[in-house]
Amino acid sequence: MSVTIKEVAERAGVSVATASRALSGGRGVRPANRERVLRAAKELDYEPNAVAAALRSRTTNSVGIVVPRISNPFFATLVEAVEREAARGGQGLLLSTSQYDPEVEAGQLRSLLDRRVDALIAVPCHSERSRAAIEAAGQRVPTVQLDLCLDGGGGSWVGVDSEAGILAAVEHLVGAGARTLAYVGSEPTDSSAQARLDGYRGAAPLCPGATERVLLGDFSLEWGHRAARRLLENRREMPEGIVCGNDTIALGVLRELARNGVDVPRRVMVTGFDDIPFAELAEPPLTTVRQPLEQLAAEAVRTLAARLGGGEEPHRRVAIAPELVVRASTRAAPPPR
Amino acid sequence: MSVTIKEVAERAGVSVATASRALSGGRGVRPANRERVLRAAKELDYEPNAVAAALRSRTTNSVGIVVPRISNPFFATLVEAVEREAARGGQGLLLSTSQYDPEVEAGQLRSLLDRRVDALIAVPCHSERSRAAIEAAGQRVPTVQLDLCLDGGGGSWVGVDSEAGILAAVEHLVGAGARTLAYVGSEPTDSSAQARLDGYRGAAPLCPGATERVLLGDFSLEWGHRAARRLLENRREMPEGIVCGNDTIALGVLRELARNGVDVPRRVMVTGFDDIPFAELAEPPLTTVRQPLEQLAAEAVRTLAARLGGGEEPHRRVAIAPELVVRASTRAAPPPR
DNA sequence: GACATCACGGTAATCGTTTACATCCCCGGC
DNA sequence: GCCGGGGATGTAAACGATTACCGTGATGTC
Repeated sequence: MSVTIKEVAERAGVSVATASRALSGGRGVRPANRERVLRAAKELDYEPNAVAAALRSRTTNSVGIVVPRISNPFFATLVEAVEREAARGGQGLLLSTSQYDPEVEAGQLRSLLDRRVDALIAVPCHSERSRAAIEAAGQRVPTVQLDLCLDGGGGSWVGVDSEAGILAAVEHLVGAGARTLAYVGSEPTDSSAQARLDGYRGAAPLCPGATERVLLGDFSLEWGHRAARRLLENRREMPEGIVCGNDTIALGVLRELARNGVDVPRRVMVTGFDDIPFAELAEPPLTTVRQPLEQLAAEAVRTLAARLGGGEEPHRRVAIAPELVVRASTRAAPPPR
Repeated sequence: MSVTIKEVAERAGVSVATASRALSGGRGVRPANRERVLRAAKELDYEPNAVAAALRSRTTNSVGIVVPRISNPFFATLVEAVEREAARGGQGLLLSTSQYDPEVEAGQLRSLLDRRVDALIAVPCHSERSRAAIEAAGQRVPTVQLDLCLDGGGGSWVGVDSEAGILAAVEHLVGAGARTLAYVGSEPTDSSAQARLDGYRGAAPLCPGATERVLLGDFSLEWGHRAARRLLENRREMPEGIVCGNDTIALGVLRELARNGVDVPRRVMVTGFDDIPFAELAEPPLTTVRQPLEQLAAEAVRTLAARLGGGEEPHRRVAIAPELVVRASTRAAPPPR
């Protein structure tokens, strides 16, 4: 069927061992022979069989990744960054989605392990029920949790420093003149929601009374609508700044405020979190905390590389500081008096 | 290291051949033996080595996919659908991105072939310069072009019936009372842009003068802005319906119209194409032609399955009719006189 | 009762590489 | 002139499954 290394070796007049050595790295082969092997390979249009190589060398040069879903632009961008990073290192990427179901997730992890991926990247879809499968996987290959992490945190993790991000948003709002704040976020069902909420509470000292108005629902547009309506009930006491747990919520809030004729940013300022593509396209464009996705991906791959190469690397937990992107939904300067 | 089929066979008291047969399908094995093998496998927590199986059986149970990028929500959803469909059939998905570079694309295809994927799905990033690599791949494994296709069209293809989609939009606009139309789309640099433009021209008979205003740029928000400004130059002659080549353009158009105080849908109706997530969130929500992504993915996988199983299947070209989703950016009924 | 048939199970070849180990050769040091 | 060392090669044994092929015993048919 397809041409094998044996035929290349024959044509080059060397043994398969030499051919193999010449083709992979070329160390320990006399230049003349290496030359002949490479030429023969080219002439025969030799395509190495990665499966056979993987079997013998116990290395597939591929990493597996499992995310809740890809249609979520946040994960999509993350996967893309990981793919690029992996491709740069000659690694293939086996992609699976858990669809937010820990059972499915476990099955996918298992399947990836059967396929003998060299390493795993996982965004745990549940902070507790994902534990067993992910820890089991971690026993067999280097595994890093990305973005989300397991409760109580075992294993390596690469994510964003949510507290710092929320703190930056709060500082910005206060600096821009907001005297009262509210937080609209998600119930802390996963580690990110938890960290963002913690971040808000931690920033409370900057603004007296900030923790009094904390509305928790889920990360959806509808929840943004509902929460905004709640805040609108008492127009006079409406806060001057609303910190949202993510951009989707913020967009819902923005829209509900617009419907009720509330001037953003003059009457109320709004911030989001993530910087999804449409944050920029909202009316007004949304000030938000940008997830450093490229850096997350790069760091995740780097962490794996470290654990692959150097034997018993300790578990790493890396939190990357995000960046505040200021747009028209907040003011840069204090309001004129 | 990890437990092999040999140990399973030993524990079950049979030969590896029998163990293998029992584990995969179980045909030609006496129930009693099969039972014992399965039990032994479970007890030892046996994980089959998919790499070894792949080498011998010349089947990796995996398909490769290469798309221009995943951060584009359209491709993301497509990939997700393909992944689900593949997982359903026990197939793994090897993901690559071409980043719109035919060279990179060729490299990725080659790498996937080295990894011996059973089949390939590709969204050609260029209608001509992708040809060589994709056709070469098609020689080695079943390959289907998804969404976009090569110029002149060789090989299998699964995509959407763009002409029918645009036609539906035009019919809808005319039915809702638009007497003058314009088209804002992309230069036909790829097969979709071409087909959508063709669709618009083909629908022209429904609305006299429709083909006089055809503005071509690229599939971007900015182009939507610019095109809208062009149409606004002569306010009186502004068309009553604007058919856009995709949703991104349409969102740009909508925004520019809003800035200029043009009432949508009363003065102008606007349609998009794709139904990206934000079409629904636009102000007003965008009437658009929804890509049947699930169906596309399912059909693509089905096409591959057909070509995998049944020897010399002929090339298929499948165009799936999309569905018009009517929202507030158009009116359902003719305007009151 | 002899013989063809059939279901089942074992032996061993095979998939296409990598790599451990042996060999050979060349060179320098003594 | 001999020996030790090291670099380049070749030989052949892995890697862990699947599967071609053959033997065996049971069954059915005449």
